[in-house]
Amino acid sequence: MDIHAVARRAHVSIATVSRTINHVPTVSPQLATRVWEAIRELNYLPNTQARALVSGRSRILGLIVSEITNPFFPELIQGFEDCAVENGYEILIGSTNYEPERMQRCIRRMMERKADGVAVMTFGIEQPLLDQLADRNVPLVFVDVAPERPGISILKVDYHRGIRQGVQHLAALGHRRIAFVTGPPRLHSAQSRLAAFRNSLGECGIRVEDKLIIEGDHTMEGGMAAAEKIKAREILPTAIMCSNDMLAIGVLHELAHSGVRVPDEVSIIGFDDIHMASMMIPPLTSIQMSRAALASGAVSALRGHLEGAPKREYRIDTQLVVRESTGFPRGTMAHFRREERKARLLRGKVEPDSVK
Amino acid sequence: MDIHAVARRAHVSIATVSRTINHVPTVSPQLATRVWEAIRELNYLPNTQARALVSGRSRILGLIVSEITNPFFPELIQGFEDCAVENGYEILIGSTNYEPERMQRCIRRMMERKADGVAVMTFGIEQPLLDQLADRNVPLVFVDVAPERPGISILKVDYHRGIRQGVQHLAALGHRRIAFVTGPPRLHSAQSRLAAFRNSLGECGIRVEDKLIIEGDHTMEGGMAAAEKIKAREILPTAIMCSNDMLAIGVLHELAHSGVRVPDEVSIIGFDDIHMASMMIPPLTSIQMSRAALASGAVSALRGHLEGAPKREYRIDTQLVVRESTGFPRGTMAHFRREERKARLLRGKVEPDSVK
DNA sequence: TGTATTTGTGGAAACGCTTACTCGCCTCTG
DNA sequence: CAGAGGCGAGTAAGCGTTTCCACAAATACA
Repeated sequence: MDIHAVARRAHVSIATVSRTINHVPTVSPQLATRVWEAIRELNYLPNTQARALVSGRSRILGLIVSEITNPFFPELIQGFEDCAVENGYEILIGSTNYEPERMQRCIRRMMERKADGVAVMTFGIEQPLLDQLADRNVPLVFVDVAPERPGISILKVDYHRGIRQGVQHLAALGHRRIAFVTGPPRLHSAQSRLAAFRNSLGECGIRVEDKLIIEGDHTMEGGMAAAEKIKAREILPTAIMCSNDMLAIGVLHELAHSGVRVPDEVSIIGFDDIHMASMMIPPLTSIQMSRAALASGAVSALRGHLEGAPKREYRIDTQLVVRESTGFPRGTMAHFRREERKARLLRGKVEPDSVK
Repeated sequence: MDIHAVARRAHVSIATVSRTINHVPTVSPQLATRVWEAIRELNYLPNTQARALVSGRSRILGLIVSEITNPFFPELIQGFEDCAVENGYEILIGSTNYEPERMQRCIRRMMERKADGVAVMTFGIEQPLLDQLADRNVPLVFVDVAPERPGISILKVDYHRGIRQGVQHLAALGHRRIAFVTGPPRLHSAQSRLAAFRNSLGECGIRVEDKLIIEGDHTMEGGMAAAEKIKAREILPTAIMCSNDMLAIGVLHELAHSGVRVPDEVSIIGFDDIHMASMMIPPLTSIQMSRAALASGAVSALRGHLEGAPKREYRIDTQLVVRESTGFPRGTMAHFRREERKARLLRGKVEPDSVK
């Protein structure tokens, strides 16, 4: 089942079939109809490999993420897939798990399959590896930072806005001792988040205490470990801000495990606002970074290069989403807090006693 | 940069280069070394499209999942990717979101890119659509059920074993009123889980009450809705078993929201044992279905067909993982339960008071 | 009516590779 | 020592497209 079969059936040459499929305007409407009919009757699908071979363009976009099992990424992948398919591109996914060796393999796969462009969403750059792609003139898009080269775009995330909102939210509630659980130090995005946190504290007139900056790794287990470390401090912070939601979930888990109540004793804020955040107990206050915006920005950036309208930068916004893991610091406003809890139960539409 | 460049550099013909790359044994070791050297020096990568075009095999495996944002699937995808890449295959992912129209598009994409085989992990069959693939003799692998045809394999999941363990676990604790939140009715796997549940109840001598079977949809929101319905019952069940973990998380969330304590008042068991399950508060008792086994089974099945050793069935096991969302029914063994909670706090290594 | 120009269509080369076939050379055997 | 046989390497066909170029028909112009 190839183009010749269609040509025979429509009584035209293969050139005409090809032109019809590619909507070249010089084909007479009459023939075009005949060709489309033949295509439908034969259930013909053009061979993508052959097309790619001759046209030099694979219509494949690569997407490299760090860990697909972090719920942030599936939501991103979903958006990327939708955008790409919408525009007639196929996608190739690779996950690095933060291992350079895997990263290397991902890049190799992208090159072998001749990806037309690659979005690197690992939130950290592995410069030497990616040079291989840049050297072959594959358009690239990164998050946060990128080498200054033609064919490379950046999605600039405004971490500061969301994080400032979070810090202000805590400060407004009366928090002064606010801890921060960081992401992996080599991740640029993690560094940016930390920097935004320090900055925002300053803006609120709160001194930054290095002892309250705990190193994490963007996993739930890392969050649990961080919570352990925090509990070992002489004086506990009244609030903990985390570099991503997975950390926050780990922290939440560990605190619950040892009987520390959230938000009564400690407030927690996450980052990313993954879907799961709203399902935690209590629902997690978090800073949202739109996966859809990130995904469509990435696809736009790559298409920009492929279709000759390159643009260096795309901006992505972040924004605080307040839920129930943040509240007044312990020891203050006890009365107020009781009221708050009561209201929350009532919202549940069922009297707590009725289930006894 | 093509095979000719390598041939020139190694002073051999392109045929020899090709044979070297493909490890055809008739190439003399001397020439092979020269060729490999040239390949390395030139940083040559064979053009996959051209290879696919002439060999008729794309070395691409398709993977169709229902929703990538359900954490079960990323874990599956990870395993699938690893297995596939290991064996020199690339993977193409498509998610259907339960929409037939998206399913159609996925299948089309798989056919266009000439996938050598496709794993359909939607846990429900869209027969008419998939016939298109079967008609083109693309090897397929399904979960649970599959049309009886050459080129098609099944991963048979033994739901019964794990679910029986769960029911027995509950029964042993003293539960008699056990509710079940189902998955979408059109999902075969969801039906199998329900059937296994009914069956297991019978085995434990517990009568099945249809009023305690609640329809859900494998999402957290569905779990919340189901919990609402359950709360509306005159007599609450003492335990709730869910068709997957997302439902269980939703149920957990909704119960916490309205002040129902888990497991003190209601025990909960999930299904899948996604990583997040262990991080819930309380950590979720769940029935594990190994993603790794599913993924490697799928790849093996497809490779089996491609390499001429087809096998119709692969078995996947399930198994109960007990955590803290299950306990004695309310009103019984109050003393015991207090002890249990105390032990749990101690395990937290920190006195609850010390954080005040 | 005859030539110049436009328009639509077909022929054929090329994309980068695999592989069947061919061919020269070396080794073995009678 | 001649011929058969085997072995390693090269030549070239072909995979299914796109696209350049040529060409015939149709239109425009003189």
